[in-house]
Amino acid sequence: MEALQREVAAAATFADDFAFDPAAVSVGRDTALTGERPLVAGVDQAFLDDDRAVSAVVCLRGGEVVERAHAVTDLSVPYVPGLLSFREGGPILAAFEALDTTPDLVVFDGSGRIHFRQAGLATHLGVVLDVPSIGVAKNLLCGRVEGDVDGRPEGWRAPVVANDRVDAPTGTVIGYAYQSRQYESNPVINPLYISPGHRVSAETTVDLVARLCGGYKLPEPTRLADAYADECKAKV
DNA sequence: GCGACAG
DNA sequence: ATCTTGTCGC
Repeated sequence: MEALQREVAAAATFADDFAFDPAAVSVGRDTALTGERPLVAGVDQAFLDDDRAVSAVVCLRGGEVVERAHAVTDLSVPYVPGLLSFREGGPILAAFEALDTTPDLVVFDGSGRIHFRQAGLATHLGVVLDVPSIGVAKNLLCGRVEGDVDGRPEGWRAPVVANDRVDAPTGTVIGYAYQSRQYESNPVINPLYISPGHRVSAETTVDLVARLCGGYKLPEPTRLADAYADECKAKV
């Protein structure tokens, strides 16, 4: 599995390589750009038993839901840090097969380049589907954040650089810590750990996520996919 | 051996 | 990821 991940990393592109205009990405419904806005998909999973998962995909154009698809799949691999794509990859691909539209960008719940072998879930599936993708994680798998992470103001961002646990020259920027939401005081919200999946640079990845968070901590596509996954789970 | 560890 | 009610007010 590790060898395959190195191949995936070698096949991945951590630089911008997409046709849409990043500035046209948004979750608001108020502008007049509707037709030319890129189609952004959010993906998330919910677990039924101990060996079955429901994977959900929600496609958005601006703030409008264009399509939703899901799939219930048997799980054969346990969760092991660093090998998440082997556990959730099958279910996710099954959900994509049930999708009619073709997203311009896919947002995954988990790491992309912030991974021991630079081949996290977002990178692995981005390469397999050959679609621009980004990874949004709530926790840091590896690497080191430059600067203090606690209690940063909304909009704050800092590079996540490779350390000795990552197969990349020490200091390589593999992602960003991003404070998408923060209150004036009391509840301290943790930042998001964002990284390139495939065909998107680390810098653009953060800019895109910033455009996709409609006042919430998580990107809108992810929130909707999460809710849809729970909805499907309840119906089974 | 010790510590770290997405969902 | 998942088990779960009410409670508080950014």
